[in-house]
Amino acid sequence: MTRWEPNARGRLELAALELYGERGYDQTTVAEIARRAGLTERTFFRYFADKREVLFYGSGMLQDGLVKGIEDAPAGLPPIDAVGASLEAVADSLFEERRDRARQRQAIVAATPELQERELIKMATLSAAVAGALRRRGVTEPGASLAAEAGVAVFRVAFQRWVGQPGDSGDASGQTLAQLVRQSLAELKAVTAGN
Amino acid sequence: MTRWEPNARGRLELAALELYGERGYDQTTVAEIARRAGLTERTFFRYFADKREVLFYGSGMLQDGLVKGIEDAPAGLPPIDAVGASLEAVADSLFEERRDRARQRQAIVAATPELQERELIKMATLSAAVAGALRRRGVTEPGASLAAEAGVAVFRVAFQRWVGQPGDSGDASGQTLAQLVRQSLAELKAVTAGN
DNA sequence: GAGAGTGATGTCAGTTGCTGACATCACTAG
DNA sequence: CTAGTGATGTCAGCAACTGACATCACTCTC
Repeated sequence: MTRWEPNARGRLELAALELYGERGYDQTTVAEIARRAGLTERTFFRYFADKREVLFYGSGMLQDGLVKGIEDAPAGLPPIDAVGASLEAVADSLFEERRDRARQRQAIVAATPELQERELIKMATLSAAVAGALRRRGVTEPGASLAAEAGVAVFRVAFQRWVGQPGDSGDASGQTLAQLVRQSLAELKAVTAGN
Repeated sequence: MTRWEPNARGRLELAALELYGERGYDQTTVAEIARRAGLTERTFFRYFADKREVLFYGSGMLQDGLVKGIEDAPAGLPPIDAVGASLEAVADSLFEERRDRARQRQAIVAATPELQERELIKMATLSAAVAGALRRRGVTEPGASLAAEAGVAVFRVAFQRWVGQPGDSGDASGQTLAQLVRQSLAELKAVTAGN
């Protein structure tokens, strides 16, 4: 047995997602989120630096997963394909089972400029981390940064398509995010190779 | 004669720039900015939506100037050159006389994540506005968005070089921002044309 | 198994960003 | 001269966030 209800962070994330969805980000108070999670406002701020971060904890995991995936990629793989392989891996391990949550989150962010700001800086950070991982494999600049930015762009496009697809949670219809990533990367290659 | 000291907005901008520079963004209070400008906190929030915006009023003028410049560009000019011409125009009219302020501002933003978030979304907005102006000239997607993003990237690179150059306010040393824009655009062309 | 940690949580008080409602002031138009 | 107008001030209040300290439930040690 645990001392308190387990997974306080997860409960806060869920409560925030629900409330932001129900009344909107601005109309939701941190105290309300905490109350719904059975905790206090003070505890919320122990887990998340601010009211926005509660929607971005996952992006830290995405970054970690991506970087590890690049480190583990076969040595000979061209940079963009190392990124592609890593993207497919995180697509399966971090996203596939959570399309509904991803959709909810997407809608909330799209409706709130304050959250879009945060999303932009997270993407920039992500891109920088990927570039760093590539450099550690010996890729030189500006190739590392370009491959990183392209990879992140591919992921964003694929993600958009993925959440835009019809289909409920248990539904197996449509394509997986990993498939869409592969496909989007192929399209990028076609466009850029076309000269 | 004016009823009050003129240029309240400008005084607030200057006071904020000074205080953010002296003690840092976080350690500066809006009330302090207002007091230094000879106004009240309430008046600050009538001119600027929040504590960050006081550093970004200029970016609205940049956007307006850029869009107008694109609209006025000769009809036959290729998209990227229309953007380039407009960039050079705003470089002269909006920036050249203010290198010291630009440098100060740059240092403050670089030191403050909260302000970097805002900068990112301003750049994204700027890019979207430029793409819109290009579309109004008949440029189709995805060419309009690509030219817009490339143009904004060129400007950012040129701006970085410009503020990084030695030289004080009255100093004529170094290159003008417009020259650096032209040069950076040429480099972009060289890189992308190289195939 | 009593007592000393220990880490997660709660409580409380305080600062600051930001807003709405209303008052005031200095000038302008008629 | 008076009414109107737009910029500013005053005041009260909410909500985001923080530091300091208390508490609680469990664990480890002797």
